[in-house]
Amino acid sequence: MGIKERQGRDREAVRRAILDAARDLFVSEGFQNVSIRKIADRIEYSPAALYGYFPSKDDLFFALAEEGFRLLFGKPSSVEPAQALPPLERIRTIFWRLYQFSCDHPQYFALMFLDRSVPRINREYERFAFAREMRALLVAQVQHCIDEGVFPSTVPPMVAFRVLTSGLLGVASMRLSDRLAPGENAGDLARDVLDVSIAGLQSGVALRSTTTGYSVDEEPNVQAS
Amino acid sequence: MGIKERQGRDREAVRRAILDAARDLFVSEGFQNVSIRKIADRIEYSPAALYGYFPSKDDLFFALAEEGFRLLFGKPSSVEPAQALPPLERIRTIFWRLYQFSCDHPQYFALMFLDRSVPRINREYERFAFAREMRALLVAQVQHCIDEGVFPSTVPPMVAFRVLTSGLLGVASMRLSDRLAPGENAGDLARDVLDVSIAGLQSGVALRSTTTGYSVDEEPNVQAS
DNA sequence: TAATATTATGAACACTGTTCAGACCTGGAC
DNA sequence: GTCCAGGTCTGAACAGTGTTCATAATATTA
Repeated sequence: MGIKERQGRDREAVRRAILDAARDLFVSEGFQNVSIRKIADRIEYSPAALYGYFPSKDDLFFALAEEGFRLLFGKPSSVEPAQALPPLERIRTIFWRLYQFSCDHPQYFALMFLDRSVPRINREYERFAFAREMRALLVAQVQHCIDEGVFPSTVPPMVAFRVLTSGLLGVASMRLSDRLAPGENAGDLARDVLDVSIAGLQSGVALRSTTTGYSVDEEPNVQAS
Repeated sequence: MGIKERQGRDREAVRRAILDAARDLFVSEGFQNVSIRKIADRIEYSPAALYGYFPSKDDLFFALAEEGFRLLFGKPSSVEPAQALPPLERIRTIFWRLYQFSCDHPQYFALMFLDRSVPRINREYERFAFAREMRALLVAQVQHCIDEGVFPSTVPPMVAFRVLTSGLLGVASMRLSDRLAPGENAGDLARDVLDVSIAGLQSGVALRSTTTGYSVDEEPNVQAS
């Protein structure tokens, strides 16, 4: 009685084919230039067929964003290899990977962190399992730095995470939207932003952000532990 | 023989009407939802008429971005009022205005600094007189901080400018794309990013960015003066 | 008044995301 | 084998998009 199973597999195969075609187009031509018709053409289905698998284009790209998070934090994880390093080098490496990711997979990066044109990603960002996991992972690394005395204990890990992320996000955004002058090296700038942020966090400057409301499921916030 | 002049004025008036209608729609409904037809409807012209004034939608939004820079740096300038403050407070205020602008005029901000979907803005960003002027203005303020000894003289002003901008751009981007968890205060975060960046720059951490290629017309770069 | 620029228009083209009635095929029941 | 139900796929259509172009209307010049 494996018929239902086979049907299920068939369905999943088509779903994957759609996602693969969408990814190819989206990586090579950019998010804006992927149309349902182009995807359908590529897998030799009619455009309407896709709506049997994804309720809308929005949901298709939501699924693609999930794939992006898998790419960044799946196995082989882009965090794991850093586990052997000392705490500070570890977070430097991990956050640097974030910038690298924006270079290696600009379309994915934009979809996951920058783009404002996929409503569902914005709306349900918090329900994004991978986004939450990623945050928990990085916040835990910052916490480790605090435990080891590399960062002052007055720094809420969530805030440090946000500060580090903001800077790199800004650099990546400028690079991807060509807002840097010719001759400016985005990579060098990213490193500087990272180093300056780390130095700033270590300096013990007073922070305004409270951690109230920051609920990172697996990583309950210990303010000024 | 003021006919040519009147014709020119008439033309300019229609051009303005188009830009005004575009701005209204774009501020209230967002960049993506402004169509040539909606603009044309609003000024009671046919859609095709707009092409006598702007070669393409791209150019229309390019003009709108220019308007955004005027809004941010025109008179009354968002920089001027800070001239009385001590150097550090001055740059804190000026850069804070940048974040404020992203709250007060999110659509303009996105168009000017974030969006990747108006090719001409990306392509010609360097030819953007206002973008260059803004950069020169802010870089000059950083230079002043260096001259006054608030920042180490090893900090190239252009790099400090980029570091400060990156962080705030990142926060604004996260806020505008709803990437912050409920309960996180973007304003507090922006202040923290600013303070951390400033503290980091003051700490004398080694920077990687060279200033080669940074040509800010009115503000020639003095590396490690 | 007649010729000439300038400007605005309607219609069309080639796209876009999405919906829906109908065709098609498969699986299970009799 | 026959019949029906379920799911899947399709073609056609709808309403929208940016853009182009021949044509019409208007205003300026001669």
